[in-house]
Amino acid sequence: MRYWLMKSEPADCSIDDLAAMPGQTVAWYGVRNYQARNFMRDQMSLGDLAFFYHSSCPRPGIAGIVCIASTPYPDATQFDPASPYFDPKSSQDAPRWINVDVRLVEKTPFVDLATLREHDSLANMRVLQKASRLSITPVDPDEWRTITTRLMNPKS
DNA sequence: GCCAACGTTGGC
DNA sequence: GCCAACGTTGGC
Repeated sequence: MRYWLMKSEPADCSIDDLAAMPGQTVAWYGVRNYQARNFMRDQMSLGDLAFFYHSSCPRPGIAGIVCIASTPYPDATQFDPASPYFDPKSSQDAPRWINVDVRLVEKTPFVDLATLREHDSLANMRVLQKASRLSITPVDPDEWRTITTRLMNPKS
């Protein structure tokens, strides 16, 4: 059981968009980075939990918690010439890109980037590093605990 | 819109 | 296999 942080542009798919999906589940398509792909392919397990992070938007931050709801399978968009994620070098026989399904667990109190930065114990988080572009990153269990118990608790 | 970081591409 | 050029990400 591992913890993750997964970035999504809310203009593309926000936490509310996810909540409105059938089964509150969505395929995490469009990953075109080998490191992020390998996390999905090699290290994610069914039931792993992930922070759903809004990136490239006026207020970046963690908007909710999702769980990994499928094993990896080929990303359909790589075969679709009409998709921005089309990859002409990929083939049905040897798909280059895969995705997992992700299901909403809960929409949480929003934890913005500035708040994450205020906590020394989170300083090593990948998403806080300068120009961190990786769209899927592992989250340390201690970091997970700090965020869920201290930053998402409305009473704290 | 700027710009730093960094992954990818392609010529050699 | 090196490395310069290029493209993309993403916070500000």
